[in-house]
Amino acid sequence: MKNETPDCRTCSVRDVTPFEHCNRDQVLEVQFAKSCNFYKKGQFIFSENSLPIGLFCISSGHLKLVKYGSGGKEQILRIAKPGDFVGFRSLITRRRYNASAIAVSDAAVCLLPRKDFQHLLNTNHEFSAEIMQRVCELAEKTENKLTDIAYKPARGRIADALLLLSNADTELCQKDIQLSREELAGFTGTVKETAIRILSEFKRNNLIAIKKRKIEILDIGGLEQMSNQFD
Amino acid sequence: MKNETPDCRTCSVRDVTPFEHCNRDQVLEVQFAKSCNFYKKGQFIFSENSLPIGLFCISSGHLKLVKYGSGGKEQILRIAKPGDFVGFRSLITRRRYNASAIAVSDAAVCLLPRKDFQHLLNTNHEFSAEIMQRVCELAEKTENKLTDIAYKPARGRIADALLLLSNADTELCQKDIQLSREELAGFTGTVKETAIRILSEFKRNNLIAIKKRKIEILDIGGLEQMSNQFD
DNA sequence: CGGCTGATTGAGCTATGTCAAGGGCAGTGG
DNA sequence: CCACTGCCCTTGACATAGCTCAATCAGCCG
Repeated sequence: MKNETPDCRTCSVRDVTPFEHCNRDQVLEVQFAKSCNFYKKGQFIFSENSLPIGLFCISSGHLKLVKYGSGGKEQILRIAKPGDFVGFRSLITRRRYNASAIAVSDAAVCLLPRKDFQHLLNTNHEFSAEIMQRVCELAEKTENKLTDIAYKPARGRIADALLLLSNADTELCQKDIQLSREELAGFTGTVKETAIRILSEFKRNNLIAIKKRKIEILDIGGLEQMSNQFD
Repeated sequence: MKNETPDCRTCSVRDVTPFEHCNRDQVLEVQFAKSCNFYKKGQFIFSENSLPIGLFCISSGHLKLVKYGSGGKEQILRIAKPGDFVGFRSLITRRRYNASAIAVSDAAVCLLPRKDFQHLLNTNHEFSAEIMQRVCELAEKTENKLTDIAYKPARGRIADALLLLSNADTELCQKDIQLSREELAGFTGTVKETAIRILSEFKRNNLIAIKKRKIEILDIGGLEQMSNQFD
């Protein structure tokens, strides 16, 4: 990956962000208002309970959005991919960050300061409608995940996670987001050991293969069955 | 409760809804576009997977928003109170309802048709900003609840629920929303029997009293301690 | 080679779910 | 007014998924 600071005017992810609704002048404004940072795997982009400073737009790499639950266990709320916006919701609620954002791979992330974001929100209706739409979609996903964690057994949740993480975002992602076993556990609301045991079981049943810690999906249908056998 | 159809112009909950940002003419438009229905406890306002038809504004009573998880268990995502809007998010995402809304007490609910809602959203910036704010706040709450369900033990979640349901909305709610034990379980992501056992335990420890199935909180501090002892 | 980090496996425990049997209260109908 | 019925609530006994703790293993890097 080249460490070139992205330019909004030519940025390849712009088309999949709400910025697609910006006209030439607005893109220019964003380009000059924003700054860009490069994060190594594991670095924090922002932390739960600190004050929001602006909108983060992921140019490359992936972030995990996490909260820490009982016993300091890390709950991964979602994985954000290139083109996703993070950290702006707290600007709208005018509260501190509700979660932390951490790079799960090396990532380039641009920061549009609060005022510029809010200006756009107030003046560009298409943009704000797009933001609204995304917030709503995300809220639905979170509700679905909540219900799964509440009542679906871990086996099904792990199967879901594997399917989601592998095929989800074929457009911009390199296919496999490399999460550690512990992260996979945090993503599915369980603990490392349980996640590992279930993976081993999937391997025994030829649903997946594991090469050098990396998980490869062999039987999508089988995993889907795993996911649904508890409905 | 009188079964009088509410009039937006004089409706007592208007001030706590996003309609507060509507001018006199807009309120009038809403008043003439809307219809009102009265629901008995247990009746559906709308159902998961059906097509959204408009914005529901709760005039009186409470609704539960539920999804059905593995084994048909009912997960209560949240309780909506007078002044809350429900069912509009699916208009924005242009999908089917992600959850069902059911009256937990007798309720009066007004329906503003899709087009009128969208017109307001497009033309009244303050209104749409208020909607955005609420969606974002709700999303945060859902994320918090997700993390709790994932890693906080049932005891803590029940304590949280009791605190939330009792004091939450002192403004407009009569203090106690009467949920059945099964509903309390659905709200906290557990099953009826577990909820009951934990309640009995709380009673033994004088954290709560139970009179005729109704739960009365005796020791707020004690419950808060229950909630936090697992961090 | 030694030390490190993450993955894996085992053994045991516990919280929580399941199944089954009362118990109490409210409403209904005689 | 009382018996009947049905709906919750409650409790007990039991099963088990998933958590904890601890030991070992497999790459990887200096």
